[in-house]
Amino acid sequence: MHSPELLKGTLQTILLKVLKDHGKMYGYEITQRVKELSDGRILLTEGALYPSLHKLEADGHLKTETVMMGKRVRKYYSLTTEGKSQVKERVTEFVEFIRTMGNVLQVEISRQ
Amino acid sequence: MHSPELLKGTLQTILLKVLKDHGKMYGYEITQRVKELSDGRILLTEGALYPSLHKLEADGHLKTETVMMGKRVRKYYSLTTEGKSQVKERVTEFVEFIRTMGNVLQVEISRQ
DNA sequence: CTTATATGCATAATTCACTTATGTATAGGT
DNA sequence: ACCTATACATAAGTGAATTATGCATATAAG
Repeated sequence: MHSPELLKGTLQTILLKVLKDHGKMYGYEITQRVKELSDGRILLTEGALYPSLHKLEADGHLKTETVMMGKRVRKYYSLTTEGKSQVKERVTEFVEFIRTMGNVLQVEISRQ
Repeated sequence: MHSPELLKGTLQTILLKVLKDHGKMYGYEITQRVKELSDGRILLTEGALYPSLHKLEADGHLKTETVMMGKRVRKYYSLTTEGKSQVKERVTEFVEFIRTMGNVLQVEISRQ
């Protein structure tokens, strides 16, 4: 598990990008997908996830669709047009930040 | 300038690594060095810097030496033995975090 | 049959690293 | 005189997270 400190500020970027890559998803499904993609290193907690999804929706980046699965409620989230352009911005910003950090910390960063 | 959100959680790592690479330094000098290394993209504010240095000192990672430069006070910071091992841990942790984020965001990260 | 685990959403209280603002003081340029 | 740079420090406020709690269905285990 990664130090939660480092994760701060990256949650919205993760949510937007995962929704871009995997389309319509519901909250719990996102936590499982992120867990999988991160090899169990990033475990999203509900207390962080749901308020963050709500905020992205309130900001117009996401839209929702509530579906009844038998007696269970599922709330699907997907990107709005505005949200799609946000994904690019956020990911670009993150990559640039990492490059800067690479220079400051004098470390080589590459995929394993 | 990078979004300050992303910087959260990386400040102590930056301070420790810069002190490792450049030896004994004082607060203001660190801000200038980081500004330089980041091409002006990371501007440490005093309100973040000093409390963070104090905390690293309280935690035993840094030791200090106060020097009078004429009538001006300068407080030099350097790594303790314990601090040196911390640097490695923190930098390794950061690099691993970046790798994980690369997988989750599906982006290629490399030095430009 | 009741207990634990997984699925699924949500919000309130709290924490904590930061930002913003302020304070003190010396030095040098215009 | 005034502005900028140098140099430290702390207090108030913000905001995104953690932690804790609540509600509810489904399923497997013992």
